[in-house]
Amino acid sequence: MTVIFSKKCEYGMQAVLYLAAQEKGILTSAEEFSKVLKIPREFISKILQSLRESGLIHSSKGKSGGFGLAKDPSRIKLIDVVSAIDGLDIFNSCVLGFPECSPTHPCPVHETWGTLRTQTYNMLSSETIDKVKQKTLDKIKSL
Amino acid sequence: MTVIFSKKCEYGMQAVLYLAAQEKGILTSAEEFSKVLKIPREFISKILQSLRESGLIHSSKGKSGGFGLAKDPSRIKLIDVVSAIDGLDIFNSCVLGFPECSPTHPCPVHETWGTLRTQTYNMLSSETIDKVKQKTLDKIKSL
DNA sequence: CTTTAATCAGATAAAAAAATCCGATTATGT
DNA sequence: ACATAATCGGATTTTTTTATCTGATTAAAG
Repeated sequence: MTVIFSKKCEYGMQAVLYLAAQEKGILTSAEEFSKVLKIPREFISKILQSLRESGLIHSSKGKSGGFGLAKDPSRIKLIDVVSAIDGLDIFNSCVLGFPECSPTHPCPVHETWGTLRTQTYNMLSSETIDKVKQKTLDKIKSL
Repeated sequence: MTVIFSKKCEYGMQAVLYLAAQEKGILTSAEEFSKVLKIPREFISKILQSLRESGLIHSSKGKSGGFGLAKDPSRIKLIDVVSAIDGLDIFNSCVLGFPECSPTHPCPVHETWGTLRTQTYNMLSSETIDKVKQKTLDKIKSL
């Protein structure tokens, strides 16, 4: 199998995008994420907890509790979620799996892959989650 | 954790590149792959077996047996190895993990990711393993 | 012909990732 | 006050991936 991001990370990105598409101020329960995004309830719970620990979202306990963004959606990027969950190693490791792939000891595709990797990083860093709000809403509607 | 290709696939690509860097006609034993590329012996064995089943390499049993490329290195590309081991699903699935991410129901980053994905595919499809032979030799020397 | 060094095939084990369970805590609404 | 509905924290289970073990087969070399 081939993976880009772990399931945790994929679900985490979906959840953060979902929050950005909600009305500001209201809280979303783990149950709602689970139902709408079709993610196992207990699994998304754990992911939301870890996103809270990284400071991307906040939560409140008790009845009518739930989760909300910890900062303005114009200041949250997908790369923040990746960084919080999977880490940024992917942007530093060799696509062929060679250890210590570097400019001085490059693998056969070091340069070309480096370019693609940078573009991917930029893509995840450029678009803030509020910029894609409309697209997120459209996608949610189709689920 | 974040992964692009599975370990199997990474090791498989390394092995095929290694074969392309050897003198034509000679066979390479699983033991040699293991020592030079620092891959567990039994693990690379299994990978080589599966690459043989997919027709990318051939093998001969018995003393002084081993593995060699099944076709000319000018006709083998990295994408062939990816296709044989991990499959090509990655080039068709959503980077955010949404099911059925398509032009009619795109995820928030569908277009930009699509571009990057295509470029990655092209990179793996363009360079044949003989074209990067010198780079492979250099890399092997540094291991 | 026998020893040796290799692949082959299938089962098994270990580690990591994904998912679940359970009981505790917390806050809201009745 | 009490019942309810939510998060929290830790342990556990399941599944997938990675790695290993074992014995059989094959062929070259002495």
